[in-house]
Amino acid sequence: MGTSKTFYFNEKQNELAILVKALGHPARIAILEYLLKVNSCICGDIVNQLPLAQPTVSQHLKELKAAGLIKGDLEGKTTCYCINEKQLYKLNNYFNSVTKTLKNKKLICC
Amino acid sequence: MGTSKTFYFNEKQNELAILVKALGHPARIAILEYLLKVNSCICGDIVNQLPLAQPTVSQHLKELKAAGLIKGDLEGKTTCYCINEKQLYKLNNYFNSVTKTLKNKKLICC
DNA sequence: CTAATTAATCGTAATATTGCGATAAATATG
DNA sequence: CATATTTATCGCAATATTACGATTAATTAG
Repeated sequence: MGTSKTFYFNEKQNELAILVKALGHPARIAILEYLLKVNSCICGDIVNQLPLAQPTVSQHLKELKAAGLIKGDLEGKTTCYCINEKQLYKLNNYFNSVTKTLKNKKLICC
Repeated sequence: MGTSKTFYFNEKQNELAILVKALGHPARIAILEYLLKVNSCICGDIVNQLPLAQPTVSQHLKELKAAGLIKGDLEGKTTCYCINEKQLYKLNNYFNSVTKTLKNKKLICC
């Protein structure tokens, strides 16, 4: 196996899982935070910010892009990366609704 | 390989990645949502809510527990599960701060 | 005690992920 | 055009994940 049985879960759960999974690695969190720290797109210079080899960083960027968390466009010699705000708001909305539900329902046991 | 180079990233990034990764699977999101839907601990009855075999569900529960997202205590014949609110607030706080940063910084390009 | 119920663990197969060296592709510079 | 620069891709090895049948462990019911 090794393959998730996505067909058994609903669309929202699968979509969210893809989004969440894409951030489930310290390198990809570090990339997100770097893009967040700098006030613009980054054209090049991402590899040097991470303690990983260039092909590895490239792969992490690809995964973030596949999940829609970042955008990346070829810009001459370099590639221009930036955050895709929409997806991050989607994540934020989800956890907002989760915690809202938690606040409304006082747990009975535990 | 297959092992993340966690020692290269900071503590917060690693902790967050563990938390996020634990939710990066539709089955574990489904478990979270089920626990959220029911207004109490669930003693038993989680396996029947999921389209997966019992050992598989048990394994997912173990992972959620390891990440601290849920609590589980043996309660006689069954195991009693519930959400660990603290960790979900932690996740929520993170994405709140991310989107807050996004709002403050208007991206220049893209 | 015996049988039934429930959940955890073991073992294993299939697949995915992580990481990187080597290489390729694309553009910029001299 | 030749060379340098930058990023993507290929190919591979090591490890992790996912899933489940079989089994075990623990408790409950009869």
